[in-house]
Amino acid sequence: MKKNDFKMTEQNIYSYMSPDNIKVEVFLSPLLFEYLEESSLKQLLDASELPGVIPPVIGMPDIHEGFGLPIGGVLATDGNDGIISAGAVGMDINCGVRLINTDIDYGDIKDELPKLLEKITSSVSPGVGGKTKYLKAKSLDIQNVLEQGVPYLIRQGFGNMEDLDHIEDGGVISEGDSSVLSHEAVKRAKEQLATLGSGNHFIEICLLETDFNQKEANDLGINYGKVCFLIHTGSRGIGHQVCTEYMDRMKKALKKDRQPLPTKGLAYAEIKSPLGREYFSAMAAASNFAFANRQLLTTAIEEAIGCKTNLIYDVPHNIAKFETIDNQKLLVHRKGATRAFPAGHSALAKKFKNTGQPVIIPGTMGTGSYIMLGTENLRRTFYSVNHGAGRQLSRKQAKKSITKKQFKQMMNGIEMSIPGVKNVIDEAPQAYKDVDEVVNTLCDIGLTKKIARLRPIGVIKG
DNA sequence: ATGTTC
Repeated sequence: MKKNDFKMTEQNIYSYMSPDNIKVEVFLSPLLFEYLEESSLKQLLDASELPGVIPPVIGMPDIHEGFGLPIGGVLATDGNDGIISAGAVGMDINCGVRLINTDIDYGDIKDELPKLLEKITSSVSPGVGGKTKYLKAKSLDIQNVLEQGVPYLIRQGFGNMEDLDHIEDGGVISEGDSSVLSHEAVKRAKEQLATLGSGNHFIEICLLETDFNQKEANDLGINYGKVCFLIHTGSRGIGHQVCTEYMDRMKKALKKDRQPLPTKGLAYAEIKSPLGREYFSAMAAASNFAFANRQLLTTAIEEAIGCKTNLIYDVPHNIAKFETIDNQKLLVHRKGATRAFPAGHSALAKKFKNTGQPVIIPGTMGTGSYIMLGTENLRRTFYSVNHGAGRQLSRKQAKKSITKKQFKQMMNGIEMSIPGVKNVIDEAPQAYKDVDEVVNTLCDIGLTKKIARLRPIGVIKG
């Protein structure tokens, strides 16, 4: 397979039929296709060869090379007799984004912004290996967090019951089982609750601006002109631990059964097998940790700003879930891809039945992010959209080619709480694709529509 | 993404 074997068959859709007759579809504008590396397409093709795949295997507009499945990859398998792959979910299980609104005007916090960022930073432990500093989180029972997710936290006073309608899956995946987790996995969870992490994780303070569709924005509770917070983090060490352990076990089990071995990142188990079910329980527990983590960062922010916030929505973008389409039970692996159920979808909470679920697409810390809604046309992507802008430079390339001066220019006027410019230069806006080009790829073909744009005014990075 | 080399 060569990159040019992918042909544009419809506007912004490039297709390829694999030798096994599994269709691979990548959603890209011609410009994004031009810049795409062939290795990502090869990874989609490798995934198409797994048993029980329900086509098409999909690449999103923010696709880039990952480990096993590319970031921006969607892989659906038969939910009864298919397979599950730890690597196709990824290391940071239930990495996701949450948007919270406030009634605060920019003018009211403008002068205090540096102090405010410092205050939040001190309670959310940014950085690799960050351990819990948010004192209230230390008294929580980790087993309950892993098995009961956000509903448990709400019973402990972190948020209110209404929040549950504003979190995908109500903030808990019921199959979460802490008893299958290794001692190491539980230990890392216990030490890292309510921490931000590193890499592309962040807390941003933004202004909600640009009126695309006032009525739908109102229906979603979006306050134009007001200050909001965007939280991007996941399951931290426990997700990493679970993925590493089960990828290894899946690989060994395949070898023992003399099954053809894909790359390690695509090692899999049958969903029905004890190992497949065990991984799902472990993945669900790590997911519950991640939902809880974002809930706790929310209350930590509320305490720093001294007022309550309003949760708009919380979306995972690294997760595998059982979903039914046309009466067919599927397991949809989304790795760097966001679920986007449109208006009328039966799985939505009542308050989002008429609008569809809000979809949060972070762009870059210098340029901005989008709130979107999906349309029924998303059926062809198993109701999935991109999860961000997507990298255009690897971390290594970014560190080599972007200067401090260029970075500071892009971040002009945006307050930062960071561990030094050189430590976050691989997260510079220039390291990412143009978020407008990426977002427009699905908008232009009627799969999504824009509701609001978020302009960053402050950022916390680990 | 990640106690960034079990």
